Amino acid sequence: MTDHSPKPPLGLALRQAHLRAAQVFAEELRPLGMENVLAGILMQLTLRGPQTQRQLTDSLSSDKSAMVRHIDSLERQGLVLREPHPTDRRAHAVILTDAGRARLAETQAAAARTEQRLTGCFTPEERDLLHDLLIRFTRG
Amino acid sequence: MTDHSPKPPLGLALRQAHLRAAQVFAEELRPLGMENVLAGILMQLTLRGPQTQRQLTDSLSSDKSAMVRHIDSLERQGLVLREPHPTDRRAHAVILTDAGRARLAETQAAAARTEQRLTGCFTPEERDLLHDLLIRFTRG
DNA sequence: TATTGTTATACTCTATAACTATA
DNA sequence: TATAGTTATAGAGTATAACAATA
Repeated sequence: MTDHSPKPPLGLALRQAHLRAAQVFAEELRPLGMENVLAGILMQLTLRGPQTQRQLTDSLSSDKSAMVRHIDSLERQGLVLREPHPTDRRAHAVILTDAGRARLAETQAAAARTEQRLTGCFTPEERDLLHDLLIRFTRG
Repeated sequence: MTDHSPKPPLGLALRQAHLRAAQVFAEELRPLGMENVLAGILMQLTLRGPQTQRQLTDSLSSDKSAMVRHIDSLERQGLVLREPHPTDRRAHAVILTDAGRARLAETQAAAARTEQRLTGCFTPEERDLLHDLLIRFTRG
């Protein structure tokens, strides 16, 4: 006999988990005067080195018009620079400044505290399992 | 020795998984002329029976001003009704109409197709495991 | 022709605050 | 005093389209 019991909607669980993660991260960033999206951009720049706005848009699942404003904001704060791209004159290479690297260190500490608060009730294995399931889920 | 390898940010994985789930659900709902949030409200009303707007706001992690507009929209479509609450004259009991129940059947079919598309690469055990981890994650 | 970055527009969501009628 | 629903507003995100420079 087939299972006809109503399964809880996975989408709602994902929405609520993501909301909670974003809330906790925002709390940890608030003392730094930092925002979630901008922190995400700084972390991507460190993980992957200088990126075009297009690459940032893709890796963060953001939007190219939004990215213009985000990079504007980071540039006004002196955390990144738009440099000419070495091979593509249409594109900008977004790079971290020294101030950006300093801010990033604090940001990474905030991210670490966030992960600890969020997965404090998990074993390391469970934490990795959740991550792997999410990756497979996203790839489809 | 401690593991100092840079762990991928769980928040980003959650964001992308949620975005994908919402996209697939929106695709399945589009032929019905239905939207994700409104579908979520109909499903909550079936799962839990008549609800106040406050209860819907809480269970869907939404916002009370947004909920006013959502219920307005569902009411204009004839899918729900605001009835007087039996014991609290401040509150509305939001109930499904017959048209709402009909629409809900299609919506649930769309939700089932969504889950299948999203977790098609998972065993049922993995699917339940992901859900349980997300619930524990959200509760903290 | 297609793409990168930019700008602009419209629409939605969020956050906030007031307001009413109740509790 | 506090809460449920409503309304209004400002800020941010999203979606769309256009445009210039370049590929």
